[in-house]
Amino acid sequence: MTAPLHEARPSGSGRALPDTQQGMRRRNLARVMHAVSAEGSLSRAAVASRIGLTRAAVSTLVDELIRWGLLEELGPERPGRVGRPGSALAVSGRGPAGIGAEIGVDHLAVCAVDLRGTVRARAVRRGGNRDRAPEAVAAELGQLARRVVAEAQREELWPAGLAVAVPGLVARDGRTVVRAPNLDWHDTDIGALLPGEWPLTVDNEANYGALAELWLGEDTPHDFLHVSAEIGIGAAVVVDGGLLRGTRGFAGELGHIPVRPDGPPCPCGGRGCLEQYAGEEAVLRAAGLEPREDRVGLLAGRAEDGDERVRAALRDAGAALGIALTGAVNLLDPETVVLGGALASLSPWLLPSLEAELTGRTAGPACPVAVSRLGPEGPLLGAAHSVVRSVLDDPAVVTERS
Amino acid sequence: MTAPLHEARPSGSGRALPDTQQGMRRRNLARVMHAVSAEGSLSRAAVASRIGLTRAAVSTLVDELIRWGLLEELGPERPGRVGRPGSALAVSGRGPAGIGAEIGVDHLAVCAVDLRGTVRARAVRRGGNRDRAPEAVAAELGQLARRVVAEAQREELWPAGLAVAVPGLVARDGRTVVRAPNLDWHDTDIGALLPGEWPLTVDNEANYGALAELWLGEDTPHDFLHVSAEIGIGAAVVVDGGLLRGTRGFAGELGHIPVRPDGPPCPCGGRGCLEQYAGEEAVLRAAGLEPREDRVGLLAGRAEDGDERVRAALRDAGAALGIALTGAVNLLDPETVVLGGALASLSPWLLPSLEAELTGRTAGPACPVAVSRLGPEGPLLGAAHSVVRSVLDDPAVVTERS
DNA sequence: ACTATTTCGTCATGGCCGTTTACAAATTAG
DNA sequence: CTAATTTGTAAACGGCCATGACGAAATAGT
Repeated sequence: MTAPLHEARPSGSGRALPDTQQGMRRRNLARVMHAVSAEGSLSRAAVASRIGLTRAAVSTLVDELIRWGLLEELGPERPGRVGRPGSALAVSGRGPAGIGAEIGVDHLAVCAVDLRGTVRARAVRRGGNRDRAPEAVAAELGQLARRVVAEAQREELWPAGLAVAVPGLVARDGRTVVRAPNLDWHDTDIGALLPGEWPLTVDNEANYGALAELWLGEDTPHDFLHVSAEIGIGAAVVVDGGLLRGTRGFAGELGHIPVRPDGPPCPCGGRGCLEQYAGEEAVLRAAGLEPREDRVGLLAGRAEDGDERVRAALRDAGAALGIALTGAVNLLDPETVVLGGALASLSPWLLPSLEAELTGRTAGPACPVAVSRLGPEGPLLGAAHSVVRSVLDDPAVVTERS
Repeated sequence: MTAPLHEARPSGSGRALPDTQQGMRRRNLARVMHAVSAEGSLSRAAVASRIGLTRAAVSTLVDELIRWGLLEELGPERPGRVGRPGSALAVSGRGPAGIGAEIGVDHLAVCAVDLRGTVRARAVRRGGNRDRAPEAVAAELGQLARRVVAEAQREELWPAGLAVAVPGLVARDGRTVVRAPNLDWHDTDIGALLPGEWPLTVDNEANYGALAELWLGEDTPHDFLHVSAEIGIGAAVVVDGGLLRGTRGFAGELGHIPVRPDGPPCPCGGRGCLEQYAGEEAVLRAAGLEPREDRVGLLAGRAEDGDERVRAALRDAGAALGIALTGAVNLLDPETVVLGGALASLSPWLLPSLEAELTGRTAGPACPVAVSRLGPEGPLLGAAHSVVRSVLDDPAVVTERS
């Protein structure tokens, strides 16, 4: 007989429901929603066997979810097997929607995603936000959000919450931007500046990017490290299907891992941080290029054209990334490392040196490195889906909100 | 209104009970045990208000736990407040016990801990295990364990499980020692060689040390990094009160974080790994000492005596540790770093340079570094307590086992 | 000393919820 | 066309926690 190992014990996505009969009911409602959502379409009997309840119990749960408008009956399944065919259930395409928003350095974006995961409305505004006052940015984002919500409402959707991705460190309260160097924001309670009509969450864009990868990626494992870069280098650590946030919410600060302890000084106070080698500024400088609008596109274009100086800069950046990731992989033992954001676009020139360092420094098989296929949409989609997940995680909330 | 952030979602310490009335009951039994265990002594009413159930419900739960011999009634509390005094409940000092064992490089140890957390029996055998066959070591450990169990049984305790700490990497199956360099074991199914009478778990000594710190330390937070060293340097990552294990169970390999990417080659394949600067062998070499029996005591003694070469070696090791920990802290944002095992004994000479690196490389307040007060007993106690916790986590198991 | 108040533990009742059992409906296999 | 299989529902059942009431045991106030 083998006893279980003690494991990390997260507190449940969403809040922890009390262990009373009502809480049990709510959790089982959630399990039904998750089961149907994961398969797209499922009969009551299939749900029952999947979540370990009886068909009778699932029937009453499904009845309730249909009454709330969260599930719909699609009609009888085409039978391939013996026996009476089941009646297909699917998550409703109307009702609650997740509103995702992104504050980027060069743009604002908002989208609405229904419970099925389909994007139903979106709006984008190009234009730099560097050094703009948070109030102005928030006001503009609020306008965009209201426009998207109005569009969604025309399709019988109502906003279940607003999730905002920002390029910076967010406190664990989910409202305060502690530091966003690229926007020059410090300790900004962005939550107070945004529309208050809907439940609000603010989080780091790297975290939302990782969640998008987790939920939308095809073969994304439950444990991985998601690395992205806009100007700084951020990472998100996903453990057992959930984000590792750290005590203050600052986990994943890959950019300031020491790569060469005696290297050039970094604004953070350290020396030889990863950002000094693989940060956007450092790479542009090494490549002999001036910062301008589309910096990533510029780098990719020049590298594509065979500019040897640019390629060398990216090669060096990849090597530095590889060294930092070796440390991270040793510490976390993730199933894969995923490169997202700008790193995904530049991966053809980063990967060789990155992987060389990583495999060269690892005994046994090295941790595989994958490139995100979600592209720059990741954080926005992750934000919107995080709201959708919160509804799937506790469907009963729709009875409390209108 | 603020919505919750998405968080790491561990699957519950112990197994996840199904969401049915029986599962609910079992979870509530566990919550009662944990409440009483945490306070030492508690009335039914106090338990009720603490875990959010009614007094009536708690009464029936307590009745059952008393019937099983897991709780006992201590009699009326001395009243300080108005109202009828409650009847004090305490965890039973008889019944199930956790058997912890440790395979060290230079010793074997076994102990029995009752549900209250008191060590009730122990046995130690000194003598090196380097390069001994796993079969011989396991046989000897089995004898020791049987002796301890016999002694415990004389005090009306019965073994609820055996947890074994080993100085090496353990696979997630909780039985196989993948690599234990100090013992020269490779892919050894130690579970098959140990007594099979009790539920068995095998884990890394660093992990058990961290759990001991978590459960027995006084102000230990829920999120911390526990660093220990015997010959290699291991760390355990505790997130939200649970261990982060990694995909293969290899998380926490601090020893092979690159400190100086162009440094001396390491057997792992890398260059400049932490172990090359702060590993026991490296430190002894830098200190100009020969490896012998009590290596840590030797170092501490010489440093105490003012041997400048030894002090310099420890200073350099501390600095290397500081660099590696800077990376780890940036990645994980723990509440504290705890130095355990040999590092605790050597901390007076390691800490200054370690903290200098750590604070010097951190913007804002640096992560505090604490020293474990559990000493070399940590892993053994952690192992035994892990079995105790498994009973507290699901008290109903006692009805299944005799 | 006596009463009012507070708190504790228990009991009876009730409601909620998943299970069990049974059955009709709808399909395939032979 | 019958037997076997599977689905969904309904009714009875049992487990579990909440509610409300009550006696017991302490304090506070007069």
